[in-house]
Amino acid sequence: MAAVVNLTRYQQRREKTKQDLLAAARKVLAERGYHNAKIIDIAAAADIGVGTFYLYYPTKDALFLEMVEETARLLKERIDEARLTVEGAVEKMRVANHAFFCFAEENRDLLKIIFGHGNAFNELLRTVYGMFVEDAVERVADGIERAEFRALQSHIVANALVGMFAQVVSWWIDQEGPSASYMAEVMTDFALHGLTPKQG
Amino acid sequence: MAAVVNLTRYQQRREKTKQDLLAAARKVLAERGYHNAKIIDIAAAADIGVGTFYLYYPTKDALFLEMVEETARLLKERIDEARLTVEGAVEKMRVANHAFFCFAEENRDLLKIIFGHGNAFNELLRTVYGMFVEDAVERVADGIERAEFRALQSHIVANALVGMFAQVVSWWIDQEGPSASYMAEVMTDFALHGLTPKQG
Amino acid sequence: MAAVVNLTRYQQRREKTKQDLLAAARKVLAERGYHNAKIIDIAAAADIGVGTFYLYYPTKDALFLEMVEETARLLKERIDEARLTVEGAVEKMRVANHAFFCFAEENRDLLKIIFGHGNAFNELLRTVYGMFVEDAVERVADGIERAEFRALQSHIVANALVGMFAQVVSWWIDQEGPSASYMAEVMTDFALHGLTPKQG
Amino acid sequence: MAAVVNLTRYQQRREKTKQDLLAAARKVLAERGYHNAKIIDIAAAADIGVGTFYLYYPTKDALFLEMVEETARLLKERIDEARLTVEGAVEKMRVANHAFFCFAEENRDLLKIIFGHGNAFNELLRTVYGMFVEDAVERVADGIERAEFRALQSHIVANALVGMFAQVVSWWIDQEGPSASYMAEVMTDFALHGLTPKQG
DNA sequence: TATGAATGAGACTTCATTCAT
DNA sequence: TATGAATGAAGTCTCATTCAT
Repeated sequence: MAAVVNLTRYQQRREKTKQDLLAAARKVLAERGYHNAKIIDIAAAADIGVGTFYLYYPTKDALFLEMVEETARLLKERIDEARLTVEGAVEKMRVANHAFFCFAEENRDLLKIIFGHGNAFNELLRTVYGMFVEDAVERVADGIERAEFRALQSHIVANALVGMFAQVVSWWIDQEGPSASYMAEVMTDFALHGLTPKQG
Repeated sequence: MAAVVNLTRYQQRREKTKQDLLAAARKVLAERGYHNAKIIDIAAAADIGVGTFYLYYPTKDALFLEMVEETARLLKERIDEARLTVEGAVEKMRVANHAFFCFAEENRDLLKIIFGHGNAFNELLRTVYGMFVEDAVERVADGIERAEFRALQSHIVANALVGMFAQVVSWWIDQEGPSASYMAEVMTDFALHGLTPKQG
Repeated sequence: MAAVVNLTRYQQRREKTKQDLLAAARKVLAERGYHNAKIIDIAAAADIGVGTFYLYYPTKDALFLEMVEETARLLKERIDEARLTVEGAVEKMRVANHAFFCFAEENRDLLKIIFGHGNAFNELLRTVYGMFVEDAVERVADGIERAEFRALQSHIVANALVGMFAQVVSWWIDQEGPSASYMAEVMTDFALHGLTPKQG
Repeated sequence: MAAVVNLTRYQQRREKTKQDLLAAARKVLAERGYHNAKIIDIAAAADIGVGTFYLYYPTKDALFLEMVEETARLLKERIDEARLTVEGAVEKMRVANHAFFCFAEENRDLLKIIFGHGNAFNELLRTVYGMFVEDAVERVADGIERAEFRALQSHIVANALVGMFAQVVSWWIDQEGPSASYMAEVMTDFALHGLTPKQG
């Protein structure tokens, strides 16, 4: 009996420490990003010793891996569940997007780890991205003023444009595929008219 | 006179070394990313001594900053020039996009530094992004099959979607602004219909 | 009365645990050597908790010391007993040697701890020793072929030669004593003619 | 020209540092043994920074490896050279032994690293070895007194005996070979009569 | 008494930066 | 100006030992 009680006690203690550790890691990683988060910082934030960290994760990478995979899994699950509630690609996208932003709101730190530092892994790049976003804001605002663009929230759209171009170009650069002209055409077309067919 | 000539020679020599250094840095940074590019590697690639590096840049960051800013400046210039050749927000976007991809094609290494490693600063995140892109490819293909979406190249659009959501969410997370529902609506709207007004 | 009985029970239990611990330590130490045997491994092998280990031994060294001393004591005892059964230095050596190898056979693990890892505390030195043993094997075999040496099992003799020189030189190095030439002479003489006087 | 001069200067500097490092490593390793010699100690003894160590050796093991292999190589060379000067297995052994002890005298530290710490890799084992050597001294002295053994220097022979048994048993323990009785016989025979045939 | 979670000093190794030549 | 040897702070990880239950 005593053994069983002890076993449970230990398990509970372990579980609590693990949760503290995860919470601390989430916080520290979101704040500083992977490369600037030191084990010692995470341990300190969790109020445990450095050595204790290694009782729960074999390496720094392992912690990061688990957090990112777990988050991605949860996010994917949430989106997939949402999609099941409706029919049609458009409707599915609508609810998926909603689920995505709700999840992001509830898990700011985790999302920051996955997407936040993804866009600009250090301060220097952050500046450059900011510059392009600013430019995009202007172009969008100008387009709206001229009534060539719809009156969408320009900051959101500007970020969306920069994000899509950044991701697409980084994918394209490693491809032996489509020409620059083709890429430009498709992207322009998509940015202007979206996915929905005309008369849709 | 001789002094002036010498001065000039020195300046030219300095300039040449600086160019070698930049070229080497471009190559090494594009190949390995910021954190895995060691000063000693860059110096070796430029065929100069480590100490010499510090005669041209005060820190590793300074070199990176200059490269990134220079690239951004050149890219911006090219895009701005392109825009001047046409009228209208739509036309400006069209030529800007074309200029963007042409520049990217001509400066793969530089673009990789700015956008390539930006999206997923390590292998782990790259995997997660890949997962989301794959999912997006499926959704897009499904939508096309159902004739709810236009027949755009699904890989391009999938990357664009993931990129825009990643960037937007990373921006939004730090804002005290729009609600998740509003964000989802705008993004869905933009993804489906693009910037162009109906009947445009 | 009951208290006495309980006391005894506890003592027996303690004794049993201690024996388990020794057996586990013997196994683990023989397998991995002192530096690679972790307390946690020994405790696990004994099926007790790490903390429990420290109820029986104050430090890792203490356990090692006890094991080694106990083994040495037992071995010495066995050899001494054997010697008592006969008369004369030669006969005593003969039975002592027999007792030694019998003890070694029965207590492989313990002997490995004392002598096995002693000769070459890591893989590297083991290689070097192996090299010298190989060389010795050749020399011995050559001597036998030339009929200058008796037809003793060359591998055994080769190991014996390397072992004796290693031990003697490690003792001599710290002495302010015999000259190199003298050492060489004595060792050569001993290796060639052994302890027994001529015409003995 | 300047470049050539510099190159040479650098090479000389490197060479000097390398020699300092080797000398320091030899000293520290001989004094404390492999496991107790810390990189920081070696660096301090060589009067260089820790980082400098790694400019010369990629790991602690690498340094140890080089030192041990180099020493073994030199020792082997010396012994082989000596052997070439004479004919016959006995004579070869005689000069080899002499060369061995001369080399040991000239390279005490190196020999200590290879053989010194080999016999007893820590203080605990050293004690046990000492105990067996003491016992052997007594037995040898007794045998000499009884005129059963020749009057060889008992300390030398005692060490030789302990060394040969230790090495042989550590080799035998891992063999699936000769029986304990056979081993005892061969060893007794060898210890008593050496390699030389009777009437030799 | 028994436990295993927790500790933290200490080891190795890296690399941006400095400095003597 | 150019060099590359040297530096040492800082980071990750280990494990004998302690301690609360």
